[in-house]
Amino acid sequence: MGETRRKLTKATFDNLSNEKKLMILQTAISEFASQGFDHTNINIIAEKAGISVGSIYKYFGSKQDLFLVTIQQGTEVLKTILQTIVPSDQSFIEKCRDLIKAIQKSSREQQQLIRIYSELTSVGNSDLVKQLSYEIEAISAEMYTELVKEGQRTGEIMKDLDPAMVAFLMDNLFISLQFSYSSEYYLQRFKIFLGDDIDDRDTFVLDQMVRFLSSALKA
Amino acid sequence: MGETRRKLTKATFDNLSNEKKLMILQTAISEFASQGFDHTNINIIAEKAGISVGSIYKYFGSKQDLFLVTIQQGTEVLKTILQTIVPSDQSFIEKCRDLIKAIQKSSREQQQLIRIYSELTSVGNSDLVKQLSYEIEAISAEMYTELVKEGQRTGEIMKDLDPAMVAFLMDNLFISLQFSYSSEYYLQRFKIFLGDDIDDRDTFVLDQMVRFLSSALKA
Amino acid sequence: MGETRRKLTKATFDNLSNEKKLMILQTAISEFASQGFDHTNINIIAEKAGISVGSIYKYFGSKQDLFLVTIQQGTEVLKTILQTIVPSDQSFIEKCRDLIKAIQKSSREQQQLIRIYSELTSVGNSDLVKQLSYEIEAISAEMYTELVKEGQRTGEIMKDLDPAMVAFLMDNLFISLQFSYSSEYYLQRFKIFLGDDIDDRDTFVLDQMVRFLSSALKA
Amino acid sequence: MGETRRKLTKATFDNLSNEKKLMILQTAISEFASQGFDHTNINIIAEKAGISVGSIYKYFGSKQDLFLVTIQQGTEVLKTILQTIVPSDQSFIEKCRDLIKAIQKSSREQQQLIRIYSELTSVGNSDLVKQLSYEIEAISAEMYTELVKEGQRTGEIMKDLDPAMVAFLMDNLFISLQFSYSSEYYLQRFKIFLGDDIDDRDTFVLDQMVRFLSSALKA
DNA sequence: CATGAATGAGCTTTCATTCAT
DNA sequence: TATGAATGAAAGCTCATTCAT
Repeated sequence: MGETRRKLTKATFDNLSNEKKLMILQTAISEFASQGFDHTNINIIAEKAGISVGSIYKYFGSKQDLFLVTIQQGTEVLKTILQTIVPSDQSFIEKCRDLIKAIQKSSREQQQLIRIYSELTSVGNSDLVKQLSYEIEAISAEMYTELVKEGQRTGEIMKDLDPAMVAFLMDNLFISLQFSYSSEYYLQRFKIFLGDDIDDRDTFVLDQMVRFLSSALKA
Repeated sequence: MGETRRKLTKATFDNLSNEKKLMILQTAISEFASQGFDHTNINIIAEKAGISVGSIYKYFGSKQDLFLVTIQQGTEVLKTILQTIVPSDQSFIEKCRDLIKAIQKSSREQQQLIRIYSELTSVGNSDLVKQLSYEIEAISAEMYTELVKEGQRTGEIMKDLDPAMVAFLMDNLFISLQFSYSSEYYLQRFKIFLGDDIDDRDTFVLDQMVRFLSSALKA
Repeated sequence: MGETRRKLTKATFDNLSNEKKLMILQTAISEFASQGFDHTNINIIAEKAGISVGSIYKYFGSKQDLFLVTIQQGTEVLKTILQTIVPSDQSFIEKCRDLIKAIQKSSREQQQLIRIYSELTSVGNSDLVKQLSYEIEAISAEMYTELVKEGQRTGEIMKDLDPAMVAFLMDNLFISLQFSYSSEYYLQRFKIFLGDDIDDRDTFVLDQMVRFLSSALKA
Repeated sequence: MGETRRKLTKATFDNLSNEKKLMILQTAISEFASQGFDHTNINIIAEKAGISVGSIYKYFGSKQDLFLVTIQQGTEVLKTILQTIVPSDQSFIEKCRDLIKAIQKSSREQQQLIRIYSELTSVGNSDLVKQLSYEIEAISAEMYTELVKEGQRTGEIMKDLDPAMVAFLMDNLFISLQFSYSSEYYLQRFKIFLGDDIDDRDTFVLDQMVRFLSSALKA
């Protein structure tokens, strides 16, 4: 809240054409997502992005900084989704349905961004990482909690459940789902529980989750 | 059932005194958990465990093998917990309560094992990793699904929910909780949702989760 | 003819100053020749050549690649000698005399290159090694065979000897001589047969070999 | 001659049963021949020979000593062949024919021993190696030189050729042939000169070599 | 500003040899 | 005498980062 944070990109990067900025970030995302943080090679990112290593270090302070910038991209996507769905004037349970649908869609489309997100832990425990993760999680925390409170006001959700706790459990379910759609490991796990044909069972998963949530929370 | 798997430890390791075996595994677990797979240095494990590098390679085929052995340790712990709680003759919701309690307890005690577990994804996609992860997940998948089916038979759980799907959602909640108690990152996230004083709020978390589950599933 | 082969040097090496290129190759040749392939240490080559290990790997793909480049150097020397002598318009036997002289001279001057050549066999049986050795031997095979055929046309050489076989036997004699001048082991063997004072008996060796060949082949 | 030499085998080895001795030497020969000196692993020799590493070091002073013993084995084989053929009462050229035949036969049968022989150079330049190589070469040097002298006495060989030099050239041809039949590299070279179907052209090679030699030396 | 060559610390794995049992 | 577990030095190769051009 109000803390300032070392800028992750240098001025030189901000001045770049959007096209170039995008090219660099896309390449970085793709590499970090497919190789993981440790196995990603800055020299290769430079090469694939069509710029020099020297330039990378003119634009970003370090490999870690570049990585953190790609994470920020992910946050933007997430924020956009939430801001579209949450403030609408549907019922709580309708919003849940839309959120799950959005996760199913975006997880597949933005697989790489989500994979990167799960790389966050391997980057070590710098304050910067903490700060960044704070921002990422704070968005969902706030919005979901607000959503639940509203649901309690409108009588859709039991009043004896703690709104923050419900928000937390909801987010746990959503994040797990997200991973299941984008990480190799979690996909495998998904299949172990539910069988090999999940790809064409989006509707089944959606319905079951909505039913589960609706039953769990209904006043 | 009958799947064979390359042995991860060589005979020379099996012949070691339990004391020595434990020393080596503890050291390895501790290093892998704190540094992650890539940043763990075999030479340092050897040094800290008081043996030579050469010996490590007499005991385990490779760094990855040693890592996988530490994972197996984690599986054993998990299996033990599940096998204690699931077959008991309590009600479904009582079993859930016990499971959550066990997670709260073991997550704190075995923090490192759980951190290692979340390293599994970064080790790449060797068939071995897949095989191993299969075994890890298959235990929970089977037991939870069975638990739900039984709950449906006894009338504790709604019959129109898919047992496998419920098991999956339960496991998602449990795993997320586990991470929250053992990973720096997830602990931070936990606090963002619920505030800084969770450590002394185990009972609150337990109650809320049980209430959430019980409400979600009640027939 | 049109066979392509993986380039052994990277562009970064080709761009180096001749002075630097030479320095690196000389160092490598010297190390490989004196230590053999397996006992040659890339770190030491780098140090002696006054560059970093990293650079070696920017210039050459691997230790083996660097080794093969040094072999190619040897081939060039050989090719140059053959191309100077074989196409001349002397008699067959005069050419033999010149070849032997050239071997006596170059073997002493290029001792290291020849020692490296005899290391070829120990590098294992990669296709690359096979390909490279093919090129090395093919030069002599072709030129000598052609030389013999010409000698048969001009009536200098018996027509009932197979030209390829004669070329092979000649090359055997030449190679053996070459080794005798450059390898410690073969020098010792030379002395066992002919006594310790060979160094000042070049003319004797030359005369005897020419006489042997001329008698063996004369029509 | 009369120099004593550090014994390569310890008394403990000499006391072993012939069966066991043979087993160990065969294994060592096979490994050294297929892997080369540097890539041969003493621990693997022990394992394949069915004894312990500790024992190997009770029998032989070092890896190098064991290697040198295997070389001695090769010398024995060679000595036996020479002693069968040279003292016979055939003509010089008949003996040459028999020698070449013997090389063709033994090279194929004793491939491994001959491959080991060409590993001698990589073992470094200890006095021991020199001494050993001396013994190996001295046998051929003496016998061939004597053979030539006798040929000159009987009038089969030109008197103006130096007997030691002729012996040397003959040995060069024989050794080259030997390599061609047993080393991958030299076999390839052989084929480059003479085409792919050498295996069934033993008679051709034999005839051509005899003709070459007989013509080269005839009085 | 951009470039990309240069750096060198760092890490996994091997294997000849020893020595306690 | 036989064993085989233990040792630890040694080496090929990678890659984040720098800096001269």
